[in-house]
Amino acid sequence: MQICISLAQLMSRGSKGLLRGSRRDGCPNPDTRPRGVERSVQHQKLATIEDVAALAGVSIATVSRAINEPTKVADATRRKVTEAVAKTGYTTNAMARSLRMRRSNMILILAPDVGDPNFSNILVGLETEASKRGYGVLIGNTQNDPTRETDYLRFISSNQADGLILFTGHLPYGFGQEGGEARLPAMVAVNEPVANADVPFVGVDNFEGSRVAAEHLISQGHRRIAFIGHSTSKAVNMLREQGYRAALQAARIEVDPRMILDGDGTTESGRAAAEHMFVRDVLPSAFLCVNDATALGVIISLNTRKYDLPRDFSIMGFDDISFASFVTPALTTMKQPRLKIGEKAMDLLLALLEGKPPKEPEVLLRAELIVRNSVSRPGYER
Amino acid sequence: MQICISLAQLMSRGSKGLLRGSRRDGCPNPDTRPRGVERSVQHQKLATIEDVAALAGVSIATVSRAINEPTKVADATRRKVTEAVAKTGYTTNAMARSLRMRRSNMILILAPDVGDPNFSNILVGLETEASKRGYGVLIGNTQNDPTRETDYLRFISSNQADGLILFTGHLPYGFGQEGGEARLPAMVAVNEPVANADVPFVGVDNFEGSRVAAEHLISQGHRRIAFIGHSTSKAVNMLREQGYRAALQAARIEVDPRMILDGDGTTESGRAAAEHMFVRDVLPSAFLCVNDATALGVIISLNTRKYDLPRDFSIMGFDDISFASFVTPALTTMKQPRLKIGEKAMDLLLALLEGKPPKEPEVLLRAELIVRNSVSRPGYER
DNA sequence: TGCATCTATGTAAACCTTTACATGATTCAT
DNA sequence: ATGAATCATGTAAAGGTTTACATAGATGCA
Repeated sequence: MQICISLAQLMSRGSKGLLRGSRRDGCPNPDTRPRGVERSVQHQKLATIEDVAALAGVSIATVSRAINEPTKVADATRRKVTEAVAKTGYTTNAMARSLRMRRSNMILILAPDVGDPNFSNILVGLETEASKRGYGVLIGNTQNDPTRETDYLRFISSNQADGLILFTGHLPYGFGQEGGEARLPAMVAVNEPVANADVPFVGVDNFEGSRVAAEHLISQGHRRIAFIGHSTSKAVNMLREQGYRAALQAARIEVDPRMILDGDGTTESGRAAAEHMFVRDVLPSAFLCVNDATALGVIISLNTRKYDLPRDFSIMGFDDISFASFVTPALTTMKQPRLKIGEKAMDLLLALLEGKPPKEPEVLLRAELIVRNSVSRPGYER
Repeated sequence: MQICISLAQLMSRGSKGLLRGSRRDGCPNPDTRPRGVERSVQHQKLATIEDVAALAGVSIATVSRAINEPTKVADATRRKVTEAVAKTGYTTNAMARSLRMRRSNMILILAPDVGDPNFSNILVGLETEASKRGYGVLIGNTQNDPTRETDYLRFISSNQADGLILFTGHLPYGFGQEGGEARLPAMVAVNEPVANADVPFVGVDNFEGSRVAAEHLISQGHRRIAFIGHSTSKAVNMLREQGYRAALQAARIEVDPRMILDGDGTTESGRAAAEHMFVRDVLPSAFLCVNDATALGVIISLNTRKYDLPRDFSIMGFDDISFASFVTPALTTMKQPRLKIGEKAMDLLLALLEGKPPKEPEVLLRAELIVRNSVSRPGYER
């Protein structure tokens, strides 16, 4: 039995869709195939543009043009080249191309922890968009280690990556100190805006989202609403707290400082904050949490105290992480459009690379209210 | 105020640790610095090996050697080169190097969904190990789309990646059909072994882990133990079921086929399976689930039916995903060493790239029993 | 017909390394 | 003192593209 698909051909198949016209039907009779092809497969030595040129009877420049700027080449020639490409299984060597063009079509993504589900889902969006546009995605898991952050910049400086996506909320350690003297690489921040630097940001509208969440609670009749997760260090937390305050203000509800508790966004801190409220015995009818993880902590605390949720207390989170729908009671929350955030951020970065300056310094996407079972009208109204 | 750290210098800092000896202390007086440096920064044109050679007064070959094989160069010369490198802020151009050396020091990771927390945590391990060894990590999110799988192979065929990590459980679509005629790239499978192909595998020991889990239930006195998540399609499920059977057999408990239910590993399927048991009214005292997501479904079902857990039923999962500790009752489960799996898999792949054939076809890591609150002695014993 | 313009292709340089081989200096053993 | 061996460095080729510029033929227009 004669098997005709060569590895190289196989690999070149989907390649950038350049060779759309190539035949995928019958195999040429083996002994009409140029000898060079078989050797190249056996010896792991891939076909080069020269092999294609020789087979097509044109110069390498023409081959290059036929592939990259098809309109600049005569129809007949283009056909010959396309055919030769198919026969040899040629794929353009990305290294040589990058060396020559001084761009790698790669994007470096710097994140503190790719394992964080909030990050990894944005990552999917980033990757999807990049791949659609012919870019590859390189990941750097910094674990908040300054050394590693700096280290990853070698991908930029060595031309291995053209642009940078930052999850970290700050420039890589030590970066940008020279006050604009040196141009920074194309960058877009995601998840957390970069402080003290002019980096375009794509993320959820935290202020607005939190406002909508608080409004939802208010619309259910709540007036004593606690906010768990105050923290001045992160923009996310600050904005969400401000949204909460705005909603209360708009409803003419005075903001009670005893209703605003600290937290660092972890489940444990949510639990601790709820416990703290019981110790002080200043109880709200609803908890608005800075994120779902915190809300989970609150729920655990309340469940442990044998409260009946949501009859006794209403709880809202923010993010809509996967288990929000599984916890009891299922959590009413604001859904972050993570996929869209990733796609939009990558879109912006690629536009930047093509020399288009961003129209606005930040793109804010709406969070969506997801109503589940953790909110009801407050007990004293029933 | 004079700021002396140039962007290029900054970027070259951590770079592969080659220039360990370079000074990081006082800045040279600005006007003793060669003019070229400033220009190169301004014009975004990075220093090349030639610039370094000129400054150090040696040939480019010597510079290359001083950087890559320091022992082959005289001490004095090495010092001169190191100094010139520091002054120019030289970083070796990865593209040129890769082109010449025909290796990119990049690894391509193919995963169906990077957003899956099970995957993303292995990913962290992969990345950590790769980075430690000077490799970069390229991700391909295939979404189980055959076209995308094939498409990503261009990274291999174009020399942009040297090796491949497969999360997918199968070779990229259409790959390897030519029956060994063409050599496949260096590959290691993770999470799910590759069927019908000789690809080294690194993962958790599912059989043994599941056996330990079942043993744990048996040791608590359970004899009617259901297994939720039977499925012949995936190796993971098969092995976990076999571990369950082995434990029962060893304890001389007959395996009741009515106690083995289908499931596809989702929370919904776990819920459905539990419901199914109640409809048929063939009840176990404990549920051993193929994974935590399934176990969560079972718990939801039982909670909804107002059972008191774990008094009425014991539940065990497998994986130890993040919320396992937050659900009520907190889930007793087998913890997958995800980080370690990633690290080990990458280690194996890099060894493979260095020409060392793997000693064994698969590396199995032990799962760890995590005891929480979802298991107690069965009710009829109390 | 003659000249300008356009189109299709080819030539060769540039992108920046690594490394086989050559060279010359130094050391060592005889 | 001589030849061999070792060491440090330099020369130049090779790796595979893209593209500015040159060339030659075709086309258009007066």
